[in-house]
Amino acid sequence: MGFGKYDPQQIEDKWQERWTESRCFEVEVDASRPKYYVLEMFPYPSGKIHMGHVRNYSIGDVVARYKRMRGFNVLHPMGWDAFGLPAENAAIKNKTHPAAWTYANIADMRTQLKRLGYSYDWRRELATCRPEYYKWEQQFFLRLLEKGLVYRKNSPVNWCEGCNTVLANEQVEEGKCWRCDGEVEQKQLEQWFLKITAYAEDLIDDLKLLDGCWPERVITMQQNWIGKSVGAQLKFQFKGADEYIEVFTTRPDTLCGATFMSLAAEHPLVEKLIKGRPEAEKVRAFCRDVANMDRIKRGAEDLEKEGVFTGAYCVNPLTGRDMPIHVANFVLMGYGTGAVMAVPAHDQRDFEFARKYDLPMQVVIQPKGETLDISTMTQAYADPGVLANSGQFDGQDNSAAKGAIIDFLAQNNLAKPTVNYRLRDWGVSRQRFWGAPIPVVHCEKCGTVPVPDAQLPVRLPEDAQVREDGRSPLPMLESFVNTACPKCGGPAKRETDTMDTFMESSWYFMRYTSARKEDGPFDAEALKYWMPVDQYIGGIEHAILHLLYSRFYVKALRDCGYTELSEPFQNLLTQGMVLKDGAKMSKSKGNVVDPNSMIGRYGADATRLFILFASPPEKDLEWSDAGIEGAYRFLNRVWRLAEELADAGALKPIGPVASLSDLGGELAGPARDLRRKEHDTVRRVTRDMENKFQFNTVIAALMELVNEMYSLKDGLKGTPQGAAVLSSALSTVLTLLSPVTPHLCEELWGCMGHKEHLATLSWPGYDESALVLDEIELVVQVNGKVRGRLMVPADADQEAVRQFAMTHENVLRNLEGKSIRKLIVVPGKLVNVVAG
RNA sequence: GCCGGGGUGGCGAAGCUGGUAAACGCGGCGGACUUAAAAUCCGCUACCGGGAACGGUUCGCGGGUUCAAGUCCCGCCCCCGGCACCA
Repeated sequence: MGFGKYDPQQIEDKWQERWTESRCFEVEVDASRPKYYVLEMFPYPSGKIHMGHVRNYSIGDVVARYKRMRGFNVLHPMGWDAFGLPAENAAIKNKTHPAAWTYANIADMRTQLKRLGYSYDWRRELATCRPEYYKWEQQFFLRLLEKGLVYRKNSPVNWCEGCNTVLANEQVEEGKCWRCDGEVEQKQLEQWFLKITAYAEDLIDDLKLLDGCWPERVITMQQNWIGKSVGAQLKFQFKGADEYIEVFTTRPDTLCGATFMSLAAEHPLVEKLIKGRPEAEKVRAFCRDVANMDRIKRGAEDLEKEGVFTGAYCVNPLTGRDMPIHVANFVLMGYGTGAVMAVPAHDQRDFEFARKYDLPMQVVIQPKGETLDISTMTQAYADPGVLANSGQFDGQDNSAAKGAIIDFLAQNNLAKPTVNYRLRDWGVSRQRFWGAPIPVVHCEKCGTVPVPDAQLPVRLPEDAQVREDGRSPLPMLESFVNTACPKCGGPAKRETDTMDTFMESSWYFMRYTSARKEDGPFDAEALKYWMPVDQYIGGIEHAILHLLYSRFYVKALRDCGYTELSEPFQNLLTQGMVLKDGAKMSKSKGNVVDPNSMIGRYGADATRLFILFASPPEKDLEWSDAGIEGAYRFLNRVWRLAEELADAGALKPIGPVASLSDLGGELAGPARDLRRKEHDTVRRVTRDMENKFQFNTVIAALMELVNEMYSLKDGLKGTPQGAAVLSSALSTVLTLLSPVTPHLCEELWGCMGHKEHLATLSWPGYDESALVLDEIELVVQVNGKVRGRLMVPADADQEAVRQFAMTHENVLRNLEGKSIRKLIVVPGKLVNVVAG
């Protein structure tokens, strides 16, 4: 007899085949059933899956399998984020084509994912580099263009020399390229932008809908990134001219303290102001220096505040005083209007600047119970207070004065309430080849003309030869560039920039709902049924990038009539990194653990088990070779347990949490103990599954049950009732463990004589009455310290508990010479004797 | 500076509504089996003292509330992440 050695490879191949044959993970819209859409961030097809993928997809697979067992119609798809720079680099290196490299990688990675036994509906697989996919993206681009949400403008942009392309603001991290880590420079270029700023308020506001469903830190990061600030736009008249300069301020209450004006070096009015003045040359030189500084140095916190007087003045609309106009190196052209009213007494930057250049200062906010004196101040006072030196507004609370001053100035059209955002529009054109072509042509006569829908997709020429220098071959590719203007029919040139790859990942989750549809991007019914994604899972590195773009994109598509949805991802789980020796795995550190070799050695089940057991999903996980050994050992333990029961003739086709009647009546002793543990395990595992997907404690609970079975099996396997109880417990182990290690569980489940697949079984419930204990361990404390434990009847009342406690020798010893003041009884748990 | 997360054995970690701190795993130690080793099974393992019974100490630090605090409140230290001259 015997099952033979636990052979993961053989079992895993077998069950992967069976699942495919039975098509049990393929789903369709079914309005009669509740749906659940679980999605993991799709991978870039780099060629190899890494442990981060394994973790991400294992978490997702447990969720999918669990929800399926809970009766949900579960959509769980997989695909490929297939456009991107590495394909071009690889193509140059290996003298191949990006498409060939990408498709080969997809094939490899698909095989690797299949080896891990993930329960995907593979029919929905998509690759974003296929024209059938990006055709719709081009269509969206045109709709957004029509709506005015896409525009083209010549502006300074982030240029990465390493990648030979521009980057969006979100893709620059500490002055470096998010992908290649190369220095990012500023360049003036004609670029396509998506008007994400039009949705700034929506994006902030709808974060409320995600409260409690998304990790707080992701929500805060998005809030920070969007950077909303409420204030007013104020107009200052130039001295001796009927012209005005506008500033944005969050502190209109401090207007009377505004003693000078600071402009950004790039401010268009600078040249106008200095024209013909003696200061002109000096100011120009200063502006040139500032503008030529690199981004990082200019943005540095410790940059010395410097400036230069333009010779011009404007007038404070409340005080009527002259305000000298300066150019200052810390004023940014990109925020607000590029001009700042300087209130040195109440703004630290202005304070430092004024002290340095000996400019006038005026206190206009006095804190309660204190009087500030400008001559003794060592820093600006930016906190709340009461207005002073502000004429008719004196004595008002500063928060109330904000509105009052805006209202007052608004009468003369000198102020209006304004909200400013830090968020900038999303630059989406890339000077790269391996991306979706932007569907417009440039005609000498008609200008920029959108490609008509009927001509979509604008195909990326897959036969184009990549260039050695890494630059896009498209501009030189005449067969691509030269075309006819859709409007006038005359000769025209195609746009050769391609779209940012984040454009593809901003809607793929919607395409999965009808991935094969040919006559439109989405099937309306499927989209409505499946969306939103109920549980999205991925790395924290996309807290801003992908997650912000997707939120925006869905709102924009909503406003184009494609969907009614506002938020794509109902719940978000950001999994922690997989570390080795305390550091992120990387080739350069030489600490990479290859999932394939782990699967080869221990099997997919053990790999999944370890990665889910070692740490809760959100936390970083330290890879441990000894740890995966332990996981493998546990699976062997389960295997041998089943084998031993089979050999003893004690393995019965009894389902999980069998009823007492199925077990042949009332139980006593070890049989009852085991059944209690079994039911309690169902309780704990279900609770931990539901509560934040705490798979590590789910697995720990199942290990405990298996340990209990080991210690009780010898006394139980000899009797029919004992065998039944053991079999029920084993069924429970296999059922509850099946989302984690599905292959092994299916195999042993079959060995038990069960007919249906575990994958399609329902999640078990537990019987409250099975948890009842006759006796409990009573902990006795004296003054809060544990002094004894004893077994007492579970239903003992207060008085009985007191009596029992007083029989305990050690308790009595600790009470010697003391009188009992109070007795606190926590039913079923402990008693605390307060004595003194 | 602002915001968010975290600090528990030798290690990864548990700890529910305030009620036995350290479940589960790794590592270590001891035993059984074996000619031997591996594998497996059983036991011990927070720290200090003690042969043991038992006692003391312990959840970053210091206070507080409470019969009782890892858990609640106040102050502080350290680590990780995000934003940062944003007017």
